[in-house]
Amino acid sequence: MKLLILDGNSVINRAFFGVRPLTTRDGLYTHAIYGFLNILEKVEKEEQPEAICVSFDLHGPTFRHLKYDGYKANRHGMPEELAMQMPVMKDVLRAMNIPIYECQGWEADDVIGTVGKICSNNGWECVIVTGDRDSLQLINENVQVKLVISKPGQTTATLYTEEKFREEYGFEPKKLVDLKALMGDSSDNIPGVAGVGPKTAKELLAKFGSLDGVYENLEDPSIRPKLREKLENDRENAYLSYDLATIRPEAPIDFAPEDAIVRPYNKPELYQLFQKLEFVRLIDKYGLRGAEQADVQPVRKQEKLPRLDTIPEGNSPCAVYLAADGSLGFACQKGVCVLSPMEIRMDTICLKNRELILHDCKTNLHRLDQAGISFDHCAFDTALAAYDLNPSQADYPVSKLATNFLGMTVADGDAAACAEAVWNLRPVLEEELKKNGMEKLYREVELPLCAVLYRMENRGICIDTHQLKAFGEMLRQRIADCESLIFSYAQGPFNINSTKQLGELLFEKLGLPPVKKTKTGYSTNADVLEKLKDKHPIIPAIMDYRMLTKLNSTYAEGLMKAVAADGRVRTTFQNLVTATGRLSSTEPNLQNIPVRTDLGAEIRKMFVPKAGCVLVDADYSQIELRVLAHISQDKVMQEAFCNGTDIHTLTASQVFGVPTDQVTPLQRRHAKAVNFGIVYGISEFSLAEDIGVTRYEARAYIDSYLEKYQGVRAYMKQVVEQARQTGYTETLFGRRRYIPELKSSNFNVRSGAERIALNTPIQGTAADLIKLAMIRVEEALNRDFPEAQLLLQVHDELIVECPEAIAPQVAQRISREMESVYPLSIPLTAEAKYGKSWYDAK
DNA sequence: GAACTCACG
DNA sequence: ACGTACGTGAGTTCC
Repeated sequence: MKLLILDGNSVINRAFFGVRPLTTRDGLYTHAIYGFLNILEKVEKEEQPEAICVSFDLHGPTFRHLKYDGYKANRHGMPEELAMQMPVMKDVLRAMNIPIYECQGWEADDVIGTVGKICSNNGWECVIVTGDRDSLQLINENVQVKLVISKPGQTTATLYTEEKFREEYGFEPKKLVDLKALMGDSSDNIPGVAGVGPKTAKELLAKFGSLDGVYENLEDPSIRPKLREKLENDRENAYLSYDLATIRPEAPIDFAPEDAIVRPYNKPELYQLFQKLEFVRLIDKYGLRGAEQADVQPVRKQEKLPRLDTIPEGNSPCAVYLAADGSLGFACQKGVCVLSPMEIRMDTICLKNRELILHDCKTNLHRLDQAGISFDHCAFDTALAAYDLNPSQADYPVSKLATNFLGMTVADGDAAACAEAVWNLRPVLEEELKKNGMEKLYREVELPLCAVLYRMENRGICIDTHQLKAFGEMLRQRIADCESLIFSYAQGPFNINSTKQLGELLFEKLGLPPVKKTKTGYSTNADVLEKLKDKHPIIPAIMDYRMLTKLNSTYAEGLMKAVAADGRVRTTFQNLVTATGRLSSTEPNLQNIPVRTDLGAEIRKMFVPKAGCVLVDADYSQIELRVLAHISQDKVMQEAFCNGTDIHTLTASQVFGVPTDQVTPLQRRHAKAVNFGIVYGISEFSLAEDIGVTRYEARAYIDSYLEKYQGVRAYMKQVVEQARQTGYTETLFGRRRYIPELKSSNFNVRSGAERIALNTPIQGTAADLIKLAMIRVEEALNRDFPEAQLLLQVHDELIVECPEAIAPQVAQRISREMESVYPLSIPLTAEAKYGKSWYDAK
């Protein structure tokens, strides 16, 4: 019988460095856990043990790689990122039913030694898995050590038997202690004998057999006088070191190898944990799919289940949850039940006039509609509330919320249980929102917006498919021409879309100088090509090819696939995705329709109004910089916006020290990049890269910017500091984003977090403003111009379709609503134009 | 599925 | 000394 014991501290430490850093979207680090599980899986497969256990030091993992990868140890000797993972790692092991042994006042090594000894006494074999060579001293005929060595990207584990050890070291395992006593170990604070290194120590041991042997033979003529002196001087240290290095297998633990015999996982618990950790692949690998249904405790009490005919009449609120299989969970004060959509339709009274509590209302309003039940209102959305409470998560399934907020286990496939959970979640989430000061944001912006988005998604926008088709054909022709030109330069065909093949051609066959590398090879992106464009005629052809194929596959072909039978495309606006509070748009994405190049902008000619109508396009001018001026209260910037001064020209005059009327176009362009850079959390390097000046010039630009805009300087400092203290940043409307990485000891991680802390209030406040504006615009149009309809939002821009005859009034009304949405210390301006296509309305 | 590239604000 | 801008989604190649 064989027992595997993992030196938990050592293995998780190795895992931490062997795996690329991973975090969940709410900022929990997970890579050491992931790496640990990989190592466990690997050694388990290799050793096929009957029993497994893990030992941890109570004080957490020690940390000996201070130089590694920019991490610095905190005062406990470990990076916080790793310390944060420890409790979760233990939860995972518990869910896997793997026992953990810890012992107050004893090191993990001693506990492991004790376990090894008990195994031997019981006739068990024992394999110790560790990254620490100290444990090799424990090797004997019953105990082996599997040494884990990890480099970024790969981990190897080597088995040391007594024989293998003797081969490598030339003496028996126990003598490792004697070796350390002589040579010391700085990482363990073992002094050894000063001036004696591994080589001398090994020679001495080979000759005299042990530490005692060395000191009994100090007068031996083979020991040089200088060495003899060192040994004599440090005799006490040597014996102290011997004690320190000796592992004492006498920890008072209650252990029997039978306790550690491999048991089945607690699947539901492990499933929950892996969900939380976003180890999606591991869920399949460990066979946990469906576990959420398997052994979960039913939260419903069967006696509480009313029949359909017992659902109370009237207008009391109810929670409705549509499961993936089409069954509909219904929960109200009286209880819960499952209904088929057909039953609901036959008994519409049971939903009519009620307040609906939904989980992701926008999606579910669409689904209910498809099931023949039409609503466009919702009294509470549990997923939306969870998103507002923490927008950084990957998703918000009911199961996750039930675990986090109710402490219950609920399966996402169980319609009745989910409906009940949604019902129970409402007051809890409402309380949380209140606690965070987000009630207004939720009640007055987020929830009402859902209905607006729902209607926009239903409306869609008209596509001129004939013109789009013709455009696609033109593109394909030009692509073919471009391709043959490229092949003639390349002297043969290859896959231009393959960055690998393209890189080999440019930088090996044609001998062009590589500008930049990616992790896997040469970089060939637009920046690189831009720098090489004068060096070879193939480069401009590739740039053209890239642009043309992008337009064709993503827009000409991609958009065509999305056009419905009625000639309109309908996007989905994701309101539970971004960390800043913005919307995003999917299937198709209508927020990234080309505009920056002339040919690309042609695509916008295909977005047209329905017959007799025009498209009105209203966009905020400089909304992010205006938000910055407001929240930083920077006097210079505020004054510029109040006076209608062009902000980029003003910045140019401030940075370059020239009057505003003498700013050159180049200066203005550079100033614009500086303004953007400030909003993103600038670095001189990137600014220099962006506008093509030296980093010293870029540094000077930033310095003089901050000199002139003192309010911005103060804001940048204050906002990051506050985020560090509270753990989150917030927008003007109280939207929060938690940024745990601000406390990271890794410079890159921390710097990134600081830029996020700076940018999120700006981008997020702008998002809040336009969300509120959308609600106001929808209301105003509905009341005063019911034939006008809001169709799209593109972050700072709204697109409305309305009859040609009323276009001027509608345009004026939209921009008025947008500008007056929320009075700030500076004016917001929104310009509205209209035309016979999106292109013409710009 | 990860990596790369590129479209938008 | 570090390594280099914020937020998204989609198409393609390659392992």
